[in-house]
Amino acid sequence: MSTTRPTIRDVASRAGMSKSLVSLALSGSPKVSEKSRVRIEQAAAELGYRPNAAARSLSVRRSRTIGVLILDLHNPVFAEILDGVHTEVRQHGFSTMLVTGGESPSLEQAEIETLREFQVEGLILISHRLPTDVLRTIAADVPTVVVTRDDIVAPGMDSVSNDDVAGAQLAVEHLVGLGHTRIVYLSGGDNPVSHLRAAGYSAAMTAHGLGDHIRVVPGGLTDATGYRAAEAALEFEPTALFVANDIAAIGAIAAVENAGLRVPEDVSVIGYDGISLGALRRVNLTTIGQPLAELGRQAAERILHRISHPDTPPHRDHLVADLMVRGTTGPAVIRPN
Amino acid sequence: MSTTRPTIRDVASRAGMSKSLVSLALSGSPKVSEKSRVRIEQAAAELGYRPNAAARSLSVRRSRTIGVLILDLHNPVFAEILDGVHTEVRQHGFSTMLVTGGESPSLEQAEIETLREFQVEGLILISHRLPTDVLRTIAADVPTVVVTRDDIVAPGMDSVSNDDVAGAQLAVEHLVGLGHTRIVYLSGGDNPVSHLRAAGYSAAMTAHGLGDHIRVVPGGLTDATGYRAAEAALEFEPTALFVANDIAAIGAIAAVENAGLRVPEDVSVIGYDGISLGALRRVNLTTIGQPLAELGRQAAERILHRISHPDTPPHRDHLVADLMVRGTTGPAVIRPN
DNA sequence: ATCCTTCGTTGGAACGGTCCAATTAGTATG
DNA sequence: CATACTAATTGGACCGTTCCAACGAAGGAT
Repeated sequence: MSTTRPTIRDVASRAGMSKSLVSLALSGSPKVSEKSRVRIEQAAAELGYRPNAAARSLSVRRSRTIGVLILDLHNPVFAEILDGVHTEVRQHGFSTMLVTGGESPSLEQAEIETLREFQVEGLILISHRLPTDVLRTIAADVPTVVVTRDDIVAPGMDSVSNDDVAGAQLAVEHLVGLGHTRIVYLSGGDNPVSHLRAAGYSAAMTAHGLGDHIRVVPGGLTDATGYRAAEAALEFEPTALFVANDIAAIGAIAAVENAGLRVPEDVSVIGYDGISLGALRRVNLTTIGQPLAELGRQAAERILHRISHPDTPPHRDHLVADLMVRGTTGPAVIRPN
Repeated sequence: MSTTRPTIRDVASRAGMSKSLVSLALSGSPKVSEKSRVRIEQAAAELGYRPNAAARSLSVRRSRTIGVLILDLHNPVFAEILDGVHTEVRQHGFSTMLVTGGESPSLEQAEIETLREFQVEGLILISHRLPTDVLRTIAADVPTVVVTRDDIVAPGMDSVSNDDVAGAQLAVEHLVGLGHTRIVYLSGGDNPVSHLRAAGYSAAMTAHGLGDHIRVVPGGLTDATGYRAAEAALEFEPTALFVANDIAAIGAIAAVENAGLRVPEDVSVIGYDGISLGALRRVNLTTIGQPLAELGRQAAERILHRISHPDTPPHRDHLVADLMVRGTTGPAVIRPN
């Protein structure tokens, strides 16, 4: 539709001035006379002129766009992080271009390639599965910040994450404080975040003299895997389950209840992440809450800084996670062994 | 970082051929000799050449990008729709640029403005709050499709949504089939979708001779508003609640349980949307499931079609929603009135 | 009147691609 | 061996901006 959009030259000829002056006026330069400025603005409005971002980007060699890769939109964790990114980035006059990694790591790389063709000035990777060397080469020529992971540092790259070890310790301490000793960790599978949480669990257990009670059951980060892991965990007759993330924790609760036990009366369950759905009254999940939007906001802040100061040394930001006590944890009951 | 990226001319000089030939070769033209092609590809690889999307877009006057406006990333409904959009769009070699409407309608307009500066070839609006006239003028010069709403038709615009009236009827029929008569509708507030669902509810009630039992309680689309609406609804001593959406339904269940009643033994609850979190075993919500990803996929299909055939008359697609029976609905019990 | 300044304005050269018309190389035909 | 084609290659214009160097007009100072 629409016969070819008006360009800056159209505006110029309508206003009876040169295109250069139009450009100046529209970018708010002080060296344009008041009279010309209103003439130009009026002409632009009449024509419905809208600058062409591609042309500008080509000319100034800046896109004012940052690329965001998100692993999986379904996990509310990522959506909330993204929200933080958006608001911060927008405030600085940047736009975002979002792609989802989806199925395979190779697809992730292809998506990043696309972002780079669009000349994004920086990259925010919200959870990703790129091989380290690929990540390094990417970071070497476009400012990059990785969110939720801090296992890789390289030139040109920052990370923003919560301290998973400390968070896991918080969870264990909460349970210990309630009198629990038979605390089982349902792992989230083979990924860096999950390993860190496991480490925090083990450390805290040991610190409280519960080294002998350490039990790690392999699981995953989904409802179904949490369910299955919990079933397996019940073998140990735990009084509490610490689950790698909230979604899996919700699955775990279902398994506990299906086994005829009540939460939290018989078994306490604590998750990790602090997704907003855990706050739903029906769910009411005790968890370790990450400041998700804040994570996103800081990631945006970092990338913006790195864009204007490319030689900043790599930086790792750690935000603290909070214990959010809700309804799925309670005092341990003494059960016959 | 990185001293100025290599351009097509750099590749050309390295391969010892003209930039035109490089362009041809890289776009896979058949009129390039095999020998030149490999020379060029090698030179490009050595330099790490990556085409500049802005330059190309300027030159060919096509961005191969479509803009997506999403009201609120937190609502899982939208995330799932977006997923469908992404996969379809990607398959056709298009990219997406995502913005979130966020707080105010005026911000929504500003975001759309940004998308248009980037020369998006089409616009997908996943739930929006734009005034009708604004929407019309937008659709008049860029292909647009609106998802989840079908209340506006205008030239240059399509809509893809589910049939909310029919879906609501499905819900009522399910409950009637279980023997319920005192079925209360918890509305989702003052928006088109919610009104349609109310209409379907009323129609179905009347059709089953339950016109006298029609009760609509004002509510909203969030957990908290669902909770409050359910509290109010209990006044009517309902045996079943039909709630405007899933999130509110989850809130409603909490209210019912807090009032000392059990779901579904005392009160059945059915939601609407079919978000994946309703499938979590802990939640296990009976609902009317919209084919969310499919909604997104079709929206993408429509926009792609309209981009290549701008004069297609406006089209409304209605997908059918399915009853998904899970654990929150059951047979009505006869209670003393 | 002449020379400086300052202010406002302007033409034109980028930016990095695509693509068309023109040119050259290569091959087959008579 | 000239001729006619076809295949392969190339220069240059163009897409819509920005920005720089240059320019004219209008004062102000000498």
